[in-house]
Amino acid sequence: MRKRAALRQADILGVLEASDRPMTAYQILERLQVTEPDIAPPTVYRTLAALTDQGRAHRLESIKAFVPCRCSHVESVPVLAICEDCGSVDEHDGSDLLPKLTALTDQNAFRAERHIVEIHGLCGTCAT
Amino acid sequence: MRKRAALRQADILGVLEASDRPMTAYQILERLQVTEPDIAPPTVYRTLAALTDQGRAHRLESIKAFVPCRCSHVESVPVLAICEDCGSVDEHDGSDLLPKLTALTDQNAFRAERHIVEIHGLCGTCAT
DNA sequence: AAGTTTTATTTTATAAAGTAACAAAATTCA
DNA sequence: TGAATTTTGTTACTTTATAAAATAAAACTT
Repeated sequence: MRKRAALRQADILGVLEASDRPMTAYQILERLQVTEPDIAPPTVYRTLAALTDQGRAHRLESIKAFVPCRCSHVESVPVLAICEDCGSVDEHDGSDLLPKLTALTDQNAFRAERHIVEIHGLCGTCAT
Repeated sequence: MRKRAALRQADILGVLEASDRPMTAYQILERLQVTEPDIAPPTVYRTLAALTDQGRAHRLESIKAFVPCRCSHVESVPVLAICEDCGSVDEHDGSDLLPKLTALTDQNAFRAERHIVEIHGLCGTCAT
């Protein structure tokens, strides 16, 4: 990996970790531009792609935003619980969903490569 | 429900059903504009929102596209298996994932309202 | 180490996806 | 019918994401 790539990744992961809410690519961009005004969207997207590929961050597909991975980075099935009220996200390891997920697609000989599991609802605090 | 809304919904569902691939909102729009040139994005998005609310269509969050529901329309957990090679999508009823999904978020008193489960991989035909 | 090739990164520009806000039309119901 | 309500259409725009060309960095070669 190139040095600069690694630095950018650490940078962006730091931004994500410093936030208690998921951030969109453009929110991250804005944040980075405070210190480096010349950064453009492709830089952010490329770096986020690297981070998600490595499992160091997750993209919340249903809300187009990103969170740092707070689990082991090697979960086979990350489960992201999104609060629709306050916007907070909790991450869980859904590895033991795998047998049932596999059973569902097995008859079709589907070969799974990546699982996306997101739950929308209300977090403990907001539900009460 | 208003008559025109019902017609539009049937219209768009028909377009989706006639396709063997998921369609983006703008692909649907283009298709509709063949016969009704004045239709604009909000019409399509509004109608798609109604259809997905009713469970008559699903939005594939990870690829920003839509498919008609080919299950019962009342599945608690639709599971969509997306082939990364040919783009085909198979729908399964993942209702029996529910206990384990619930167990994951229970300790946090999270109240789930909607589950999103998508699997990326290779379909039987493309995997061989 | 200098020059050459390869690969990665930045820049520019634009494409694609989605929505806010208001205007017009249809529907409801007194 | 006609005033109130809701739905639909229109315009314009915002947000999200990426293609492609230009530039810079790293790696290789001798």
